[in-house]
Amino acid sequence: MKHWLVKSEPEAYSWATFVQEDGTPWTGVRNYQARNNLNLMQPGDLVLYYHSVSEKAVVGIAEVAAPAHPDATAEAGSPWVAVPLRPVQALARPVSLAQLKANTRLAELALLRQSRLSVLPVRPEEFDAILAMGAK
DNA sequence: GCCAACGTTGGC
DNA sequence: GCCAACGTTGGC
Repeated sequence: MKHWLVKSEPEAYSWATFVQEDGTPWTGVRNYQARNNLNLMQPGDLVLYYHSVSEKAVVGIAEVAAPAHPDATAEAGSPWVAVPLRPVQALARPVSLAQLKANTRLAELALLRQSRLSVLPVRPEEFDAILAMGAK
């Protein structure tokens, strides 16, 4: 199983909305590297849900519900894909960007190295470390 | 509000 | 194919 992180501005599409809707197809990605990561997702993979810009914190865990399919919000025939995600659970405590940066075990975290990419891989040990930071 | 990073576009 | 201009993202 692989691990990932997706970003969303809470003002655009928040974790609360995501939970309320019991998941959503992750549409709107228009960057090739991010799209490649979407294509690598497999059902059951776990995905950290990160609130960018206003909050800058990991707030929950989602799960890949189905493999990538063409993004219905893109033009027909375009290369863009969407991946159905569903909520698993909120973190007991959000883990802030500052906390991530302060953890030496997360020095290689893709989010910190490539801050503009919206769909990123997370190593298993990084995933575990972040979950531990978000536990009560 | 500013700016760095970085991707895309278009002129040459 | 190069590179300047420009747009977007996201942290500060």
